[in-house]
Amino acid sequence: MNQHASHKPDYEKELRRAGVRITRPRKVILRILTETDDHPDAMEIFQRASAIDPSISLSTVYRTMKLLEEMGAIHRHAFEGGRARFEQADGEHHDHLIDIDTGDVIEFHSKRIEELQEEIASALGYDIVHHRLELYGRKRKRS
Amino acid sequence: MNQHASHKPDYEKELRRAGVRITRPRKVILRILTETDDHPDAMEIFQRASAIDPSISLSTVYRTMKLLEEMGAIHRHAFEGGRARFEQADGEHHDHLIDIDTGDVIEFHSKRIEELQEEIASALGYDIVHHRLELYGRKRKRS
DNA sequence: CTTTTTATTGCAAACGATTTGCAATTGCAT
DNA sequence: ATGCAATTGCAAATCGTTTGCAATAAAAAG
Repeated sequence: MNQHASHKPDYEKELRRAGVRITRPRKVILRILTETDDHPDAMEIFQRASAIDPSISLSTVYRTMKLLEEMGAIHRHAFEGGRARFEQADGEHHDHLIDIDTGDVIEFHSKRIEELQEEIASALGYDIVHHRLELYGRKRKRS
Repeated sequence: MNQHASHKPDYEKELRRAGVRITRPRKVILRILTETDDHPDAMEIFQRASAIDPSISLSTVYRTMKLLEEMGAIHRHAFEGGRARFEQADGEHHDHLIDIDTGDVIEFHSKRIEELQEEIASALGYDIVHHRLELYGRKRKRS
């Protein structure tokens, strides 16, 4: 249901091409990102990184996330509730269903909804630059 | 398509019923809200209020917005870009198209999209508690 | 492999939006 | 009018995130 056969992106190569240095902290953070398939926030990444190398600072996590975001390697999501959450930018576009009890994120995509969005914007005289569709829900109890 | 003939809500009556005092600052803020048909943020409300009564504080604006939100009289939206924006909660549910150049907000509603959202959540085993659909766009140039 | 250059780091302080503690004020019921 | 709890303004605190700066460490040069 969620094992994405995503050809794990070679962040290091991308970074090198972007002309930035492959430092120890960055290596650790990149490793965490490639090994992760949830949507961690900066603090979670920081904690996972600290477990590997306690000298890594939260600032560096933020700086690295910003860097990767600008390179287009990751996406930043401002779901409800404080912290921004990140995900690898490998796959195609999708929207999110957030479990309001656990914070779990499920990705989904609806071509039909996207079409309808386009129609609506168009009817209002607009071109969509980007959009945000988030469903906040609770796991159904009885089937 | 979107001209809401909103029967302007009597906030004062609602507040009184909720057992809170009708103070001078609150009167001013309520007046601003009823006279407004855009989606102002706290700072804008504060500035408009200051023009009427310079002694009103930003804290009071925030406190009043929170109060009204808890009463269900207004909705708070966390669109992109810092500040939360508010709108009267009179009409029926709608989503938003935000003009990324001007910040203008256009309300729209699509029964079809809502149905599709339900289908998706349902297929994933979830009940939707609430959702967020925001289109960020730019006014189309050539018709 | 040492030196040089310059990006990157950790830290603490700054940030912007919002909330809060507190003492002074004010609605409003008596 | 009187009394008291609700409300205010202010300043300080909060939370997530960003930033200035001096110290450090990649990678380039020799």
